[in-house]
Amino acid sequence: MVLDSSPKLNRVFHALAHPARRAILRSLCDGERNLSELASPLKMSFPAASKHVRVLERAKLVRRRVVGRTHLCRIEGKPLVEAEQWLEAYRRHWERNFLRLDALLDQMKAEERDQPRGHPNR
Amino acid sequence: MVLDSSPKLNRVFHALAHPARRAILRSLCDGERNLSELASPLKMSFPAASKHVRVLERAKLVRRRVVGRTHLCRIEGKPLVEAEQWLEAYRRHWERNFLRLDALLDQMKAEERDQPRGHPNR
DNA sequence: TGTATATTTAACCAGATGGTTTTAGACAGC
DNA sequence: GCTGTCTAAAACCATCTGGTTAAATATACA
Repeated sequence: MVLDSSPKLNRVFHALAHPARRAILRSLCDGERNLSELASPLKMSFPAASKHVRVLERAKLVRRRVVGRTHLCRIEGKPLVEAEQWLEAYRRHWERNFLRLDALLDQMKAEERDQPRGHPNR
Repeated sequence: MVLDSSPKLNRVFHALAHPARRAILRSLCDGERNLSELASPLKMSFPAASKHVRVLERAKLVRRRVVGRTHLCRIEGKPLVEAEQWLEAYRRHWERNFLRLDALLDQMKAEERDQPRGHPNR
């Protein structure tokens, strides 16, 4: 199981937790965009949008390339894939243990049926 | 593409962004736990841990069942699966468009080779 | 050189977050 | 009924978040 206290995961999930940042990623799915292009559909001031891009950069979800006076951003897939894999591993672990729990419950019920009064704790 | 402004996603990703909350989910992977059991390994006060559980509840990642004076929590898989599917859809969209972009670049290079000076804008 | 454009930085603000300690409430068991 | 245990609620605090406006910086262009 992946280390839970990973600052990388903190930053990635935090970055994904804001709709404006997800919208920015959505734009970047269609290719490189500069900050103005990213900010214009966002119903907030330019500096606010710029801050959101920074959050995405800190999470390594976006990489910036300065060309003259424009800052071109592109999506960086790796952390997205890592987050997905973390979630998948998590779900698998959880499902596996819930299957085990179901099996245990079945077994306990069977034992209860065969030899009653054997009171199980937990 | 899933609606980006979904408050559900906001809550789920925000819940996943804190290591203590991921640790709580990790504990719950092994089955039901009460609040004391969840709080004890967390190196913080009980009320702090209790607040984290509430955040997980608001994100529907955890469901609580009150039995006498103990509150039993269990993991709720659906939002986790939904977040995973959102990430997967996202990645697919992004990969698909980057493939398109690659193809477009190849095409542009070919045209540039065949009829030079046809300067394409974006 | 002067002007317009793209972006950052600074200063500020309200509200959320994450933690604490203390107090209170509900229930189990003697 | 008393006592101990599990949990919630309140009050408080520092810091972070997400937004604003205004000023500064850097670059393109005429």
